[in-house]
Amino acid sequence: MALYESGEMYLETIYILSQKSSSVRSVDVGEYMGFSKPSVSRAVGLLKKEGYIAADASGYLSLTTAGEEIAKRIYERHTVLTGLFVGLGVDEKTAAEDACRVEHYLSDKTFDAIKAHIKKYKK
Amino acid sequence: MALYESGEMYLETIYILSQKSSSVRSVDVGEYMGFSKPSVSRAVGLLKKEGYIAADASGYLSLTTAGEEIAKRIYERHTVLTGLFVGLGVDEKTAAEDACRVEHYLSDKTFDAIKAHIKKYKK
DNA sequence: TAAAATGGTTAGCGAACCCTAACCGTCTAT
DNA sequence: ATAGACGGTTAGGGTTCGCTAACCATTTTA
Repeated sequence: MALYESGEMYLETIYILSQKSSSVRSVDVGEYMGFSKPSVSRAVGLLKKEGYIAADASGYLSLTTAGEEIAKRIYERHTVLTGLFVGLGVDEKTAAEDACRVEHYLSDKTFDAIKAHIKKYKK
Repeated sequence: MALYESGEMYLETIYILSQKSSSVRSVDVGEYMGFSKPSVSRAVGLLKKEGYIAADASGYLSLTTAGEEIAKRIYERHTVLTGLFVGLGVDEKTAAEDACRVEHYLSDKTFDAIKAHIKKYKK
């Protein structure tokens, strides 16, 4: 039941889209991520089967508790890391791109340490 | 000619092993990385074809200029990031593991910014 | 010298995850 | 009412990069 970078990205995307549109479909996810319909279809199917996503009869997607937990976790990493990099002088675009890749590979320990450091450093 | 995480790891490993043993073979690389012989054989073959690795008649591996450049780049990231994480209070093992994954995904811009930050922060 | 260990390769497989082409319903708009 | 557009799925393909099984050649060893 382990989740890979790809799966985490899908959950994060659904989370982000849910905050603006309230109705999120597979097409929306695909458009946001730049992936084809079949790719999204497959990924959403898997995430559904694994219990991270639910879909109503009309095909509107929502995150389950488990899915939202992961999405939030990744999204927090994304925002914190992007902020950190921008704070260090990196341009917004590069910072976001780097955060987007790195966010999946940091352990909780290290991420927490980074957060603590930022907090201390900001004072 | 783009290099993926896997290829970078092989180059980094050869670089590290070259610093202690002077004679590095595919088996050594495989043992160090925990990969099977065929996996290493395939990877080394590709990296040779792409001009990152050279091998003499006896099968001893060495990095070409291009290969060493990449290996050094990744290795520097590895040491700097590990040091950074340890400095933030993360245990050595976790720090190294995280660095090992993240090192491939940071842009030069961001990595340079991190280095500059460490330098300033240390004072 | 014959048997075994060592280093490397080939062949074939599997998982993750992207793609295009083509199809199937269901809405919508003329 | 019929032709499209739209959302989604199926079928099939391709890349990266691991693995095992089996083989070959060379070196070591008993």
